[in-house]
Amino acid sequence: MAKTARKTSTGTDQSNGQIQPKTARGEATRKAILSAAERVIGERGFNEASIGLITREAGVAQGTFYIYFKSKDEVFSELVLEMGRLVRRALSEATQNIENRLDAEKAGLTAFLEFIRAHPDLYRIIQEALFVDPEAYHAYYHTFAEGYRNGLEAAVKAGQIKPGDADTRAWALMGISRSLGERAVIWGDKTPVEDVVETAHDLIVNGLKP
Amino acid sequence: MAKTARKTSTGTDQSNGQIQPKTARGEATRKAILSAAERVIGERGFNEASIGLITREAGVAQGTFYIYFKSKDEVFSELVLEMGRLVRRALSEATQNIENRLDAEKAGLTAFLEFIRAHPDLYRIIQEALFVDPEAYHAYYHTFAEGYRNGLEAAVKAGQIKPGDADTRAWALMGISRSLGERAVIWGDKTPVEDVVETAHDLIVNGLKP
Amino acid sequence: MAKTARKTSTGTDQSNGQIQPKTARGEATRKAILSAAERVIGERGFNEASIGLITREAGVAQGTFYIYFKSKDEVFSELVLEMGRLVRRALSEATQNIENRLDAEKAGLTAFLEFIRAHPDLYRIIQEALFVDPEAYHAYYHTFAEGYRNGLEAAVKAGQIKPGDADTRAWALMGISRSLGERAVIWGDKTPVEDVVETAHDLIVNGLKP
Amino acid sequence: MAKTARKTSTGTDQSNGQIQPKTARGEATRKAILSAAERVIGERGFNEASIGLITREAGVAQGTFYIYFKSKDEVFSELVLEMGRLVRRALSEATQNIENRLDAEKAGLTAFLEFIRAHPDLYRIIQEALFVDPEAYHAYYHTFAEGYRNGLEAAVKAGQIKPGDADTRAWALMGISRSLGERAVIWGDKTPVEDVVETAHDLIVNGLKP
DNA sequence: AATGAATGAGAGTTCATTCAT
DNA sequence: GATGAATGAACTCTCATTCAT
Repeated sequence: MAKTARKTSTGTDQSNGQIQPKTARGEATRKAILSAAERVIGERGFNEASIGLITREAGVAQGTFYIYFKSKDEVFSELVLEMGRLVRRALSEATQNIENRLDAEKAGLTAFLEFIRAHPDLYRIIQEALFVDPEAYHAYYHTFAEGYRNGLEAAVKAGQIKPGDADTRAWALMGISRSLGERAVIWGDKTPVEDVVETAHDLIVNGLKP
Repeated sequence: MAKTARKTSTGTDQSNGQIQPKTARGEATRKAILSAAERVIGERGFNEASIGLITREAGVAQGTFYIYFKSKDEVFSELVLEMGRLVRRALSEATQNIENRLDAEKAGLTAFLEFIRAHPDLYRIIQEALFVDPEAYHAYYHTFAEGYRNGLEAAVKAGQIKPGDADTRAWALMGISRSLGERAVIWGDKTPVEDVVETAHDLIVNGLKP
Repeated sequence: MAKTARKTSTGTDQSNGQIQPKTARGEATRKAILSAAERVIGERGFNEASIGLITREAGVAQGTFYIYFKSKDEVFSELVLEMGRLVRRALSEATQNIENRLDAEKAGLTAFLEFIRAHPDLYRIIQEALFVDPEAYHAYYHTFAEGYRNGLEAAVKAGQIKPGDADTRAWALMGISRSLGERAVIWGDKTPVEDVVETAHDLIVNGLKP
Repeated sequence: MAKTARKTSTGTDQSNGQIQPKTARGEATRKAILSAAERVIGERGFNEASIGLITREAGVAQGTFYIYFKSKDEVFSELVLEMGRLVRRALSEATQNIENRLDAEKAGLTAFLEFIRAHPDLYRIIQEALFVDPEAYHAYYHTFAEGYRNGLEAAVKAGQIKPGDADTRAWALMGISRSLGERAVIWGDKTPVEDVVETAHDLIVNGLKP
């Protein structure tokens, strides 16, 4: 499963190996399957989610699946990619125009937690990608880690935060986001995002010391 | 049309659900299978790890597996449980006799990262538990979250750290540990534990502010 | 650790629990499997009749079996049901329009023995149902016992036969039929049905007394 | 499975292929296993009755089974043989000294029904023998059919019953017994044996005609 | 005599994928 | 484009039987 391609438009780009519908009807069918896959795989996990279950959920016949996707693995990859695109968009929308890194950190955490709570299925899919499609998993986190690190390094240079290993900090901060996201999605925690962010941001900015 | 499966195994099914060997030889075989399962499942993931692969790795016949474990799911559960026991032991050994919470935090993080690097298979197994055995996954993290929260609350009372929502902090701190552990295990990061802890602990204690 | 098996089959699971083909081809395949199952199970018994043997006999792949039947048990049930339907039809066709009970008894016995000789496999399947699908076995005999008893009670009222416990008589008469049927099917007895019926009917009507 | 041997004494006869215990302890173990097998197989049927279940019921280890029986089939055969011996003994004890065939018929039916109600497991085992050990099944019924036929032929000669095909009558009468026995064992009918015999015997002697 | 661990063939069942219509 | 029947490899699990102790 080697997939780094990224769709930019609704796309007629065949080079990425995807099968593109040629009619509006086909387009709709493809979307129905993808969305059904997200729900079914998100809920039951990759292995319990059979093609039959997905197509039944999508309201099409089993064979139809293979008109739009080369394999079960492929839909999964595509979902991981989609998650990446969506999260990145949400984050960049939330943080653009914010100059200060620590403020951006707060806005980003808020946006991330809100996104995650709105898309629990996608969260689970990303987690499972570690086992189903490690490459996609790596690509997903690599992108974030990179962005984080660059942001932190710039902030140090700008004197917005104190100096320190950007890489380790990037992973630590990603860990905080993931963990708080998981608490909500997997554990059903209902604490308002605002309160969670309040506490977490205070930790990130000031630490625990009295 | 009743066809209720039943165990014929020679071992005894004890109240905890495990099948206990009655001889030293049996004990050894059981251990061999469990350890083979850890390696095989850790490397290939639950679904790619067939019973045949596990027993071949253990050097026994396929049927032997079912003398000691009721099902494939069961070995998995047991591995999750084992991981929990081992991590808890490592952490409590590392932090006992440390009065100050922030110092304990540092020692705990160090111990955790060292443990994780020494047992990459177990780390992956825990992560996969979310999909294979959600209950065990919950139990595992619940235990840690509880411990963390209690520790933090006590530390606040003792004036060792500033006040703040213990639950959210507990999840945030767990997230840091997990994420830094994953960076090493999944991503092959070789930064010395000492350095990682240095940076992370500074973040935890003082935050990022300049 | 939930792992609930689910059907992915293309067929539709209707309210009666059967999986219905949607095309003529599917219909034909289903029939081929059912008929192969009748032969194979009838000859070798339920346990020696593997799915592989049945599908080989039917000329389809093993997986095809599960498109039309949920399990091995299910085909068996269906065969028992079919046997019930066929026997009932044969009997009612043979006895309709016969007013007198004793005459109907004779016609029924004749029809039953002829049916059994023509369908030895189904006879064996019914017998084995006691062990494989007790419920179906009960249902099968219950239906006959009921019909018999009602017939006998009516005959007593009509003065066609002498009074006596209808239930016990029903079972006794069913026993005679079964036993004479078995003699032919299991024991290879070739006595002409006519002669057998002659003797048996004389016993039923007049008894053994000189 | 070719088994016609019959034990006459507690037996040291090795020629029949059975494994004979040499000590009192061994004798007891063997009996325990045989009796456990009767219960387990009688209740669950041959195929659901695993060796493990039988030895657990008998309170011995699995390997012990093969000290006394060559195979699972062998215990089964032995149970069928035992059933034959016991039924024959019960019948001959009940009918010896009875000169008149019709009276003997009544006494025999009574004895048979009482025996069957006392040994439901054995009844089921005989029925299952048709599928598990057809030879033993044949031997069992052949013996009875022979005896019956001879008895009936003699009775005809003696003028105790009217002339008629002895073979067909033998099977018809056996069918009545079996069926009434099954009504009690399989269907839980509680009608007193006396009443059942009353009705059945009247049918056998006088028939149904008014 | 008894134990119980070990074997391995074989069973039922599932499911991703292909293909004729 | 869509259908749904068909495939067959692969998997988990069971169990009669053997064997070392």
